[in-house]
Amino acid sequence: MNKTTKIEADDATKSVSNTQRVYEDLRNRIVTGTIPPGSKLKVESLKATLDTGASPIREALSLLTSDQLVERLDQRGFRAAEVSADHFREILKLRCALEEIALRESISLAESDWEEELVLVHHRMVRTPKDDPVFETHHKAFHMALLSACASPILLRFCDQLYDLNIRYRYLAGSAKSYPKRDVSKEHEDIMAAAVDRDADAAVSKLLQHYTRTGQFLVEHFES
Amino acid sequence: MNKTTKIEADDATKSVSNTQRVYEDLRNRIVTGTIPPGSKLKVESLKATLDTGASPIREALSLLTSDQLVERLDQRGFRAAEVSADHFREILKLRCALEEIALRESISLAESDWEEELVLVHHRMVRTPKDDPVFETHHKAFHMALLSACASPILLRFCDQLYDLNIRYRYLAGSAKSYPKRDVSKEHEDIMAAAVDRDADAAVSKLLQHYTRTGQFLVEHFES
DNA sequence: TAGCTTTAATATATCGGTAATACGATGAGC
DNA sequence: GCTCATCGTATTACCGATATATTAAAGCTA
Repeated sequence: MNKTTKIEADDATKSVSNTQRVYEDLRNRIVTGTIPPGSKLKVESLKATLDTGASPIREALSLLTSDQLVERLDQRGFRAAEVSADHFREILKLRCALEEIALRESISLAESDWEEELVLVHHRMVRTPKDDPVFETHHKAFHMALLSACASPILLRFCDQLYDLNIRYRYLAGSAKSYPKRDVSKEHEDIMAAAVDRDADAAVSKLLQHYTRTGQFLVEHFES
Repeated sequence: MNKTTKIEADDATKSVSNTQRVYEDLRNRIVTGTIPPGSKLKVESLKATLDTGASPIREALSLLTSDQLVERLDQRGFRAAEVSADHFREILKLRCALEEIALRESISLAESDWEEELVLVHHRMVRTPKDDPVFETHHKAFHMALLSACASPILLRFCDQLYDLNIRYRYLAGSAKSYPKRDVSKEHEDIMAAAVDRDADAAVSKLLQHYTRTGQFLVEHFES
């Protein structure tokens, strides 16, 4: 039986494993809040929604478990991870600590191609309207590019994970929420400028401030 | 990383999910080097070895992927993660950085029950002969107990993961390797003493020295 | 003989079905 | 009226089988 008789628009998806597709899809839904925190993830229902068998779904859910986006309840299936103000504070704090390490190392090892890449992704981000869904993609790319010269893939993975955990709270707070009295673009520019100048102290300071400001805002929201 | 506080009752084996059992088993084999780095993990073969179906095995392998102990090759199955001197250095470095954060926070938040638990697990470790296989369990418990008062479960999880990645190299270097000119027990005692005294600086310094010494030894081994 | 194509063999990714287990509603017992 | 046991239903975890993809080997042109 042709599992994928449906010739997807462009068959780019075709070569990718089913598990991978489901993983990314679910991940996206959880991060953006389409699947709300705490909701049960029933394999049976997902089979219909995602149009695939139970195996890829279970596998994808296992992967998400390690990303802390899904919780596995022994013998009782899976559910989307819960959220709380405390949990958010933890993520924020840890993120600041790890990104400081990564950023310092990144700057100290930076070569010119890192710098060029950084400018490039920044440009892409600036060029994209904030309400465009791909803005988030570019935003993440920008923040990861800052760290990318850091020679520790494991650390980068941790940062990536924390980024997603963090951004989930942003989505949950509602994208409508804008940050008054702030010029986020300016903050990004300043961070980039300091990084390009190889001024680690300044870059770190600005980066952490950037996170803390956003964080402050979200903590208040989730406190209620 | 362990499914956190799994109450190891004797009859637990039966009630625990098959996936969990396979996960722990495989994890153990990879960490101890029974399954050598880079070796192919064929689902078909494992089915026989572990006496179970393909689903639990695939699921367990997915979980291990997130622990960085297994690599997934798109459409080409799984294999045990490769090792290298560089990789080890990365782990060591990151471990020092993260454990420093965790230990400082742990000490600053420590209550008397933390202290008691620490003394207890230390005692268990001391009491166990170094060549006893359970020594490693106690050794890990000791190191994790040091950090356990830290209020960040995510950070603890990272440390746990790094511990296992690190210890894998110890096993691979051969347990026969002993560290000349060192009194490891003394090192443990000193670390514990400093922690109990709530002397964070001393504890951190001794802990990192402890890791670096062992690390130095292993780097040399893997350099060749 | 080198290079390319086809074929065969091996292993992976996935599906459908089944037994076991947990949850919830119902009703007996106190 | 409330608690607890029981039964039916909803789900999960799992296995066997199938379809697909990758690799290796053999067969064919120039």
